[in-house]
Amino acid sequence: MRASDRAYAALRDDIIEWRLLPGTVLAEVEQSERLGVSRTPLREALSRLTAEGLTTAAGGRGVVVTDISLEDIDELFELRETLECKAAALAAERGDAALFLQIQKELLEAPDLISGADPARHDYYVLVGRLDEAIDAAISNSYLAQAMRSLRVHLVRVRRLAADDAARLTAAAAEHAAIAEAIAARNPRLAEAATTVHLHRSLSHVKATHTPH
Amino acid sequence: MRASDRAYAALRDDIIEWRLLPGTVLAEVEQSERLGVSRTPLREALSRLTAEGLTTAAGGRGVVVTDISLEDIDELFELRETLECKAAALAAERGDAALFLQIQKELLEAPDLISGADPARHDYYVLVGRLDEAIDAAISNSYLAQAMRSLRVHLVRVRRLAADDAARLTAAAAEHAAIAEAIAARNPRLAEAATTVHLHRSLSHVKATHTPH
DNA sequence: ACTTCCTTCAGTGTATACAAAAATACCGAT
DNA sequence: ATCGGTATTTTTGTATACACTGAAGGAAGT
Repeated sequence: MRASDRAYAALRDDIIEWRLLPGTVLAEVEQSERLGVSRTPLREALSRLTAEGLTTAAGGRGVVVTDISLEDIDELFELRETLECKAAALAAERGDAALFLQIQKELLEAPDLISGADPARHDYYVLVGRLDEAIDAAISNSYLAQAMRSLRVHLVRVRRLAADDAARLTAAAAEHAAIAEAIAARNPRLAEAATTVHLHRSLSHVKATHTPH
Repeated sequence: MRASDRAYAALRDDIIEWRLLPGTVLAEVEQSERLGVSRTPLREALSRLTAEGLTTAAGGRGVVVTDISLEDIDELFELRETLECKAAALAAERGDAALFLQIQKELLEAPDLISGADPARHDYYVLVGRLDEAIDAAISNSYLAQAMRSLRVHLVRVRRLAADDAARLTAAAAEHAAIAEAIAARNPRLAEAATTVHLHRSLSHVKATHTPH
């Protein structure tokens, strides 16, 4: 693995997991020493992060970790609704029904995963990730898929702000199952509606449990 | 201006204007000598281009100029319709009516610009660009605006494939005027519809006059 | 003649040295 | 005391040298 990839992955993780807080200046020498790589690959990592919007170039003063305000969350979900509703509708038109039926079945059993031993709910998030990937593949539109992927980076960051209690996760699993069901039923409008419902519930939950730092 | 910015702008222009054709491998030493910069800023430029999707990293063997197939154009317009329709609707809700009324007025006079002396129709494209910027500002959603900006790069590239005859440009100006009018009238659904119509006409024209290279 | 291995070379990935720009701190003047 | 200017210092921007990887071409053996 390239040094620039390691630096990118490490910084990205630190930002997403809120170990590097918004406003933190990422000085090149400092970070390159911390991560054990030279300045050259580190700069490439910072370039990629800036292109994704996780950091912002602060002219002459290095790059700083981008902030996410409450307005940002609203904007983020506005775009997310636009993209994911369209994606769900397209998936319903073009997707493989059997695959989504299978994912729906697993999602209906998700409460077992959530109440399980793992406090990080790793298996649950993997399952949700599989739904995302299935939709990405079904739409067969690389530009749309790319736009959604770049959004998800920011969304994972926001998710870390909310208290992911078991009750909310169980409800979210049911909402995801409804989306998968609608896609499997090849009903674009229903898939779109189910996505809208899910995203609004998610947004409400995030805003309700949002703990200002 | 930084050397990396110059290299980025030069390469981007060369790709958009089809002076660098799809499949061309951009070797670092070769391009750095051609553009008169060192390899370091050139690599940063290539990173940015790759992040935008204008080039693709071909593992270990430099980066190559990305191809745009007919399917890509369909996908591009599918995403474009999704984003710009939403943007038009939001602009109708949140925008400054007077500004869009002014732009509409100028667009109705656009035939004068199109039939003018400039074969590049510079003034016309500036005017259309002002409508885009006005919508970007009106939606007050930086994530959506960013997504549209990254799309426009690819769209300019596609536009160069089509024969921009005076007839089509005149019609397009009228369609743009209709969008501006709907936004000024604060009618989201009409703005969305006008955008849909415009994009479908654009796509038809591109596909009709597309000259395979 | 074909295949396989080795050599060589082109090209990227990384490190570091140097230059330029910007920010800060300090000093002087008003 | 505050404002302005200058000098210093820190940090980024650029160039270049070196290392490593992957590929292509040639030579030798079958």
